[in-house]
Amino acid sequence: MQGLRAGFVKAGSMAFEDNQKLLAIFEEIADFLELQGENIFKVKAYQKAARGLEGLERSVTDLYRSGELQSMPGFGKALVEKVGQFVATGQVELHQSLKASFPPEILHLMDIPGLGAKKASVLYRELKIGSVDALEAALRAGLVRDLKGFGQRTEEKLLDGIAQLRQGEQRWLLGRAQKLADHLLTQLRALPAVKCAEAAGSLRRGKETVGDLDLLVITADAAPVMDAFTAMVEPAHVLMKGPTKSSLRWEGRFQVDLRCVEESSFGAAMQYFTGSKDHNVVLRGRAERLSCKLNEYGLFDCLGQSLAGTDEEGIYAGLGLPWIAPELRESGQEIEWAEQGRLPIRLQPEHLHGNLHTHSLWSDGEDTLEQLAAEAMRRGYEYLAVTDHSRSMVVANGLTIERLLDQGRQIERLNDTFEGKFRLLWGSECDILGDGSLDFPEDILAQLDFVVVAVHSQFQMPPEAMTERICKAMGHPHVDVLAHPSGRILGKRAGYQADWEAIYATAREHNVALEINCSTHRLDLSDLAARRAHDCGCWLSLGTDAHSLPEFDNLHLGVLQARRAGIDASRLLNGLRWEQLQARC
DNA sequence: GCCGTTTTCGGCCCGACTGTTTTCAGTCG
Repeated sequence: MQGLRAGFVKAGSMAFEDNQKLLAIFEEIADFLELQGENIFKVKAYQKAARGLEGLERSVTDLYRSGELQSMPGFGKALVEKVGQFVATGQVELHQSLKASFPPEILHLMDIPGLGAKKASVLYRELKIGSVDALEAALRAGLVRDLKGFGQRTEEKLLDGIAQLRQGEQRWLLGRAQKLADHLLTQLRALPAVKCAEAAGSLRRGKETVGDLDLLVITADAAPVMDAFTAMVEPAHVLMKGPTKSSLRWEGRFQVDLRCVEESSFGAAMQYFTGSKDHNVVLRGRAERLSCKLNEYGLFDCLGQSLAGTDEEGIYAGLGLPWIAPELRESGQEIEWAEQGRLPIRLQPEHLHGNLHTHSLWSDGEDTLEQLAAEAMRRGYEYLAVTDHSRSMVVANGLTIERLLDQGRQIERLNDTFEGKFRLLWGSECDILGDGSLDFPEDILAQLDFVVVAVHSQFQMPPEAMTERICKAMGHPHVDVLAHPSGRILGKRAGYQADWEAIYATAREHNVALEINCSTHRLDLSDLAARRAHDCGCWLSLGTDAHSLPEFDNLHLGVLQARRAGIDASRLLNGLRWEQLQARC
């Protein structure tokens, strides 16, 4: 196979595993220290270091050995030394000794909503409670309510919290959370007292999964808004209700927070509650250096005079920055980009001229070719690739060669009726077989307008074999896109193990675009991976993977993902006009 | 434990809400 050099498979996936292991260790150290009543800023130092490891593309081991770790924010002498212990032994001494001095399950106590380190510490000290089960037993035996600082309401809340925990605390997929947000905002906007209602938080930042909803409302009369909001669920699911802030649990599980603010501070509140935490920390530090104060009510000078607050643009302008799109507000690095005038152009749906991954009735989709074309034209697209499954995907009614050729003839006839105003691309989502060969022979693939290749089987291969398999497939001359590259299913299946640096390099070498699959269950590549692929010189492609017409809407999830990765239309296949795409593929 | 245009010590975001208190501690975001 051309382009696959012997021995080039590095331990790319191992880097991720190492970082994740150390991240978990630092998080546990933070929890143990907090439980011990340590200085909270020491605790935060470990939490910050863990967050730093989260988004790291390179192995912490490499960074330590090359001496680059010392220059990473949050890694001072003591933490670098602990990383050194981890690199040498796979463990951290402090972590081992802390673990040895507490019951093994004690940290789970702090997973219970409403139970923090202080109360957990009291429970352990006074009643020797070291697990969720032990706490439940003590609560039911009435032993907890007599402790100082605890009472009957706390007892009820903790029992409720344990039930929540057992039910399985989960994050919602972005697509699902957006639908709930739309529903709630529509109801809130219909209230006479509400002037404006918007969602903030990780939903607004376009994160692939959302832990809770943060809704903001402008009103001069919050009481009826809070009444209406808390009446949306049963009383038992109202977590709190105050004059400006209320929380409830939707479907008994998903937390929704509502805050009422005045118009003069709406921009500040949107900025504050959109986050991320790291982004806001950097902004507040910046405000401080300018002798200002930034909070959810506005930007204030040293005399407490308001400088901005009505809109977000004013807040950023007051800090000497251009407005930063919510999708970029994650690491703090985006602030450097803003300072240097290097913010990426924010991708807009209208920058896209087509949909490059769809399914029709010919395989497992729900719509005819005519319906797909009509929907694409209605949305103003210039082209649409029909990429039905190949013959190995028997469960998805994959096309045989004969049926594929029949489909091609029908597409040709349809294209004649569009008089050049629109183009259906005859494509395939062709399976990458176990040995890296493709599911259709070369002479068939050569006839197609657009070839998407994907792994749908044997996910558990060793990383080296999987890397070789995917790289070999991309080396085939007619391949245009690698679909859902990592194979992950959010909340259900991790992606397969492979050397991603090698895959990006091969994609670039063979001019194969990597997909950002827009399915709410996939969003694959992830934002970080898409950014890395982009930085490696790869092209990307947004594919809805739509199996029905409403799923065309998922393109906007891909737009958010691309924005988070800082990718604009200039490196997206869908950003090309039809003539440009035709010339490239 | 980190960090520095207030720089090697002394800060480190802070406001809203709840529950247990009787003025405040804990939790959360």
